[in-house]
Amino acid sequence: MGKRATTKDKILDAAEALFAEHGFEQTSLRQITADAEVNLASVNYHFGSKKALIQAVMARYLEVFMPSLQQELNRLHPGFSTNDVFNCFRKPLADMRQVRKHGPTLFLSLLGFAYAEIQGHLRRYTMEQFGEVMTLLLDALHEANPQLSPIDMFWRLHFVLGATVFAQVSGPALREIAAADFGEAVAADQVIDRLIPFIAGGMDAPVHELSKASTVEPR
Amino acid sequence: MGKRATTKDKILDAAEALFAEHGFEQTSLRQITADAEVNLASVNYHFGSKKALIQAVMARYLEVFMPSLQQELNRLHPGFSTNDVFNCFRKPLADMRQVRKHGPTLFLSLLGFAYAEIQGHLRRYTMEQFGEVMTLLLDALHEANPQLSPIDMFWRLHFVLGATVFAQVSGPALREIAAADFGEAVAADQVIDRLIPFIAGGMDAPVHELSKASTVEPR
DNA sequence: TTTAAATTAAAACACATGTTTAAAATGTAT
DNA sequence: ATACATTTTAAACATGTGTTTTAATTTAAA
Repeated sequence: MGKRATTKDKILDAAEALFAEHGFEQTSLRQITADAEVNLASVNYHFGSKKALIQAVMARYLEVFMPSLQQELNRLHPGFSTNDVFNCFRKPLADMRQVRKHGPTLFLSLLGFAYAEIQGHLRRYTMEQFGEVMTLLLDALHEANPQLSPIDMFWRLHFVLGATVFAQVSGPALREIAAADFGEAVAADQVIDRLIPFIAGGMDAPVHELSKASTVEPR
Repeated sequence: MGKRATTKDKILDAAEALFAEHGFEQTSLRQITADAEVNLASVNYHFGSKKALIQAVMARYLEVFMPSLQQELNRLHPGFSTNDVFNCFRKPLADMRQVRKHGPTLFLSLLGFAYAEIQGHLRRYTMEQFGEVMTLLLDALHEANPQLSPIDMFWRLHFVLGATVFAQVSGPALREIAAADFGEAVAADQVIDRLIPFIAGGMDAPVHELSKASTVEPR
């Protein structure tokens, strides 16, 4: 089709960069079209609405990431640990670099905002997309941690999501602080290296006595 | 002063409930004044601006919570564990119930939004307020985990914050899902019971080989 | 009661947002 | 070259926001 950088792509590129840095709601169409050097109305012309643009930005990544993660999860060897499960995210995440130069960082930031934003439509959309993989993830984690009840697993998985999402959303700011305080430049990939042991450790932790189910389990 | 429910307090009460449910930016002054059954202009009359109202809402809790947490941290016995450190949050949090009936839940939600919102002024304000206690916390956690380098501690503490904040911000929605899927009503306090072992386990986890310092460590 | 201050009320202001409109420009077949 | 569809452009629209203004009202002091 286009010779070089069609309007639609210019919008997608500018939008994803701004979304990843400031979130979806905080980014206006006027900022996006200004950065993309296109007319304001072209967003509604090509995508229909801002909501649709947001979904289009997400879709570009999800279409690559989701099947890749699914494949990794299916490739797990029997007897795998919690750590092994979370390590399944490494390759799909690294592959994001092929979608875009700073793909891994951008994608995780987008994902963070997508999950954090209160907007129902995005929540529903991403949840639908993630529904399948979520089930796979839950099954794998339950197999690695058979001692955890479903409800415990439910909550811990959301704690994991929280730590992950948060680390990415406030990632740029945190990396700045870390670099200033410790004189150490920290790439986004290295944050993953620090995050995975943390969430695996949390997942493997013993459950609190008082939060155990009604079945009496002394000692 | 007032006989019963002064305008200023009606605004504060309505604002805190809406803020805790929808966040600061997503809540408009018109919603607040409608719920409080006061005139729109009274917010600016009594507080000066929306920013000032937000800070006033936060201050009501922080003034009680902060000294209480500080006291608990100072009361730690030598040889304390990571779990002990995080358990210092229990009493100050429970005390929030004296400020307001659903104080613990409201406060944690507010805190979550305060930390999550990108707005600089709130970030700065809360960080200033939390600066002292943060130092205390860092020192205590470092004493409980001497094997962690400062940079590792820095990141893990932020993962902890992420899991905590996230669990609270999306708390109401998650509790609904949990109740629907597991037929189990989950109070906010019980979420804390599930959260603390998780973050303690993550904090105590071994560090990833690749993220260790430049010292070569094969296998 | 009179007077002055504090508070409430209704309206308008200034600005930013996503969206739509209608005309101009461009591209593309016939 | 002509006719038609596609795309771009500039302007306006409709709505929601925090804030300010000005007058009415209530409260409290003299």
